[in-house]
Amino acid sequence: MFLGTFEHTLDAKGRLAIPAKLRNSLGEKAVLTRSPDRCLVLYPMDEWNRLAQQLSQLSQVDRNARDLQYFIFGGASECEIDAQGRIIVPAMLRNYASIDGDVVSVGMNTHIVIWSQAAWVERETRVNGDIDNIAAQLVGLF
Amino acid sequence: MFLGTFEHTLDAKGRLAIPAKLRNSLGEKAVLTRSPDRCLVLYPMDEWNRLAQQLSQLSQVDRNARDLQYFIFGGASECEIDAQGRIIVPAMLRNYASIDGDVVSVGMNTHIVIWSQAAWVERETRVNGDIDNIAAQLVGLF
DNA sequence: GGCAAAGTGGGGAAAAGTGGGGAGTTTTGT
DNA sequence: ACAAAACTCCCCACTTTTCCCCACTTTGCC
Repeated sequence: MFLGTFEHTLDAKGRLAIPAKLRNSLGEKAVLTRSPDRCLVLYPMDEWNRLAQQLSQLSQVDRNARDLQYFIFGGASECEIDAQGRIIVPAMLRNYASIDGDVVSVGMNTHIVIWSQAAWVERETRVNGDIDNIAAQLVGLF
Repeated sequence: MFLGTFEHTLDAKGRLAIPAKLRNSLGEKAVLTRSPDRCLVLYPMDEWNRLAQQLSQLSQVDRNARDLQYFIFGGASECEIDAQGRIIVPAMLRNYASIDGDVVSVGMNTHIVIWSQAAWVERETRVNGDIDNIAAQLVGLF
């Protein structure tokens, strides 16, 4: 169960410390890959296996399916959490998500999402103006 | 079953004592998150699990659904009740609900709602003059 | 009044976050 | 082919934050 929003930093060596509260639900290994909205996603192994299996089952004939597989599998990196609780973010993924320095990690229950600080702030301001929309959707859940 | 309204304080370390009468129905753990109306909500674990499961089932492709998940999951914090019956309210949530010092906790049957004193008073004065009108709108529900 | 429970406050130990050195390996360029 | 540069990985060290424990005050109840 991943919960909460955390601001921290990626150091000059491309290392990213996973906040302790998110780390607890993560094993020793995890998979980091791209998300369509220009951020990164970190899956624990069991969740990743489920996702990978679903992706593999898509029709190989469908071009969109293949493109999606390239996107997810091709952008993925298996990460080990080191003794300090950090993972290494490959340069290609740092580049994709425009991450350099300040980072925001968000627990999303089943997985972790990683944004560059700048992109996150931009997203926040967009959503905050629309909080009534969120409230309306919440109502629908009950 | 959470009932009643309680005024108390949040100390300088961000700790909030849950009133004993609300604490009884709460286990050792609970989840605190945001509400769209600028206050906080504290769910006991069984109630939270129900909400979290519904939220996770929403389509990941729908942007509104993702915004809602960011709002709820990203704003959530798993709280353990310490030996003094207190929880820690993360700075980000204190900030969101404008809480510093005086607090009002309200039992809402299935969950607990936490307001800053100032926002609560404002709400009270707004609603009190209009309670007949609000009740009238609910006639169809009962 | 006296006792017990609840609410409030603070100090110190432990953990988390951050940064950097250096050995070993791979890549790059001449 | 060889040297230089870049990248990994494994340590260690320092600062900040968090957590746990203890103590005092206040409230409610017998």
